[in-house]
Amino acid sequence: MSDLSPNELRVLVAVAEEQSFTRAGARLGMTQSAVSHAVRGSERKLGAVLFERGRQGARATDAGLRASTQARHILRLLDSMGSETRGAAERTVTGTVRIAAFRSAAAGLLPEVLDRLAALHPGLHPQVSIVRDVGRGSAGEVLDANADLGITTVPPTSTVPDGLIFNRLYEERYLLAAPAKAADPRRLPLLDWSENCSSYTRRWWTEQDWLPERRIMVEDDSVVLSMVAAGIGMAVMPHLTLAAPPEGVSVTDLGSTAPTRHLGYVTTPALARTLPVRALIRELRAAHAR
Amino acid sequence: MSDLSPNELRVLVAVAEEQSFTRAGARLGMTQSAVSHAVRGSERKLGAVLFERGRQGARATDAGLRASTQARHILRLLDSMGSETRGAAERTVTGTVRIAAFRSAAAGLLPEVLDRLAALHPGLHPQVSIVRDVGRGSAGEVLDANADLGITTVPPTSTVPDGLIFNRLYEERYLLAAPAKAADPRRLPLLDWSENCSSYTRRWWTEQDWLPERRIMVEDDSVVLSMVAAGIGMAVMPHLTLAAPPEGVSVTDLGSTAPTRHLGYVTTPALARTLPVRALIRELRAAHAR
DNA sequence: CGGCTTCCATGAGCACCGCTCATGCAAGCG
DNA sequence: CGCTTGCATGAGCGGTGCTCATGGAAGCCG
Repeated sequence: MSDLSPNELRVLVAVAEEQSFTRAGARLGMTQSAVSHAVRGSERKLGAVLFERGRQGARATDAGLRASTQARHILRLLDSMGSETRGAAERTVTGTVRIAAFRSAAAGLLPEVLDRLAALHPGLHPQVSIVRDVGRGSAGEVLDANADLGITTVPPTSTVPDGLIFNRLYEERYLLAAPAKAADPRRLPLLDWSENCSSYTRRWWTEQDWLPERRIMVEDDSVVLSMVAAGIGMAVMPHLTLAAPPEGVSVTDLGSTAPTRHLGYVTTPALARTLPVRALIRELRAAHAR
Repeated sequence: MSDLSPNELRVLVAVAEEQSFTRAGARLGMTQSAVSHAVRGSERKLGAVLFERGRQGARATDAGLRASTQARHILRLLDSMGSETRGAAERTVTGTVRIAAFRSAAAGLLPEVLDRLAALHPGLHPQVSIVRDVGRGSAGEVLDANADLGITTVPPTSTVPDGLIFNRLYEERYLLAAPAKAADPRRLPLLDWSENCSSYTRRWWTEQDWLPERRIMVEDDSVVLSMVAAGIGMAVMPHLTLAAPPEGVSVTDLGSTAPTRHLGYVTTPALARTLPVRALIRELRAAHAR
């Protein structure tokens, strides 16, 4: 009987996040003493020191970090059990599903998906968080148990972190976005943004017989778009970003050799079996089919 | 407090598999009565009937089937927590960590750190990007999510951008770099470079009884170094830049009043809780201790 | 240096939870 | 009908996990 009770899990998470026994206790509505006892008990059960106690509170050790992340995962599953089982009985999908997505997916893809989802499952409450699609991206959110499903562009396949499952949704083309008024958009500077994963478009550029004269780095893809609308330059952007181009932006297909990227989702095996996540995945796939 | 205890989860799994309260109890080493109580409690907590009781035992309902599946997942995670956390120390950290550093840190400090990191965590892939330590510097890279951790010199403390955490690594002395052949290096022009944060050395200069006759601004600290080697001038440079001085450069300590700068790192609170970043920070600290 | 504050640790005491035990009840079966 | 085989239920009890009170270590500050 060496596994931790839900309360102990909650304590671990709270302490890891608050970096203090006292604050964690306050947050959970229990005394500092109870937290201390609980942590001590958890450490004994797990056989590792989970927090370094010091003058300024408690910092998670590596073991503590792992444990608290795992604890978040477990608590999430425990939390979903109620709606999950009730849903099975009543044939409804209820509860919460937390989605992490990068900005353009959230703007271009999710509204439709969430509309359908809301229509089909009134009791399901999706939560969307925006994550920059760089670094660990949305997969990191899923790994840390901050999200149930992440929308992501295809990572180098070697990089799919263990413990996650990844599936492709569809392939997405890049298009040319230029000011509608521009006579020869190719003479305009190219607007690029940091999130634009180089490998997708860079390779394509090397095969082109024209190159932009200037390149302007911009913070964000939405800024790129409004700059295009203002006539400042042109850009090669994924279809999703251009789903609803603003006034004054003309979008041109780049032909069959256009650069593409793959869109997909990540989640955990356990979450992939839950009703809300399954319903969401179904709608993500359906959205593309239409 | 509506989530199930590990014991209740075990009971659900056992009953679902044994299709009998009595046998489930026997398997778990408890009485049939306890099983009955536990199942009843679970059903109340989840708000659904999990088993159909009948003459020939208990059959899981749809809800019960789903609950017991979920329970198996959770128990598996709980079970793995022990080994997972115990092994945290020896376990290899995997993933990617993106480091932004200014040139001399990348050249003088990182090789050693990355060597150690590679030895300890073969599955961890560090990526280094060189950033000029002016303007927002490496903190900007972290802010823009282009890097997970930035090596930086101490900013004016008021300037730590919110959302970032900054920590000092160590204090670094400035040294005098002069051509080895120079009879009196103090007569040579002072080579300065734009990245050289004025405040560190300017104050020191005001306290000196000698002043350089001329001052030459150079693009970059590496250029400064090769110009010193060529006998063009002398320079006051941080220790890191002079870690491996080229032929013909003699390095002199400036004594206890030497100007210093503080080296540190910036990252975000969320990233600071991830294992790759923590492993990196640990090695950064260890590198100095040696 | 000594009081003060701010952390966490620890022991005693108590309440409640979850177990067992004993028993009840329903349904099939000779 | 008893008898068997299943689950349900209430009483009672022990251990777990909480609070309360207190202790100890470590910075901080005049």
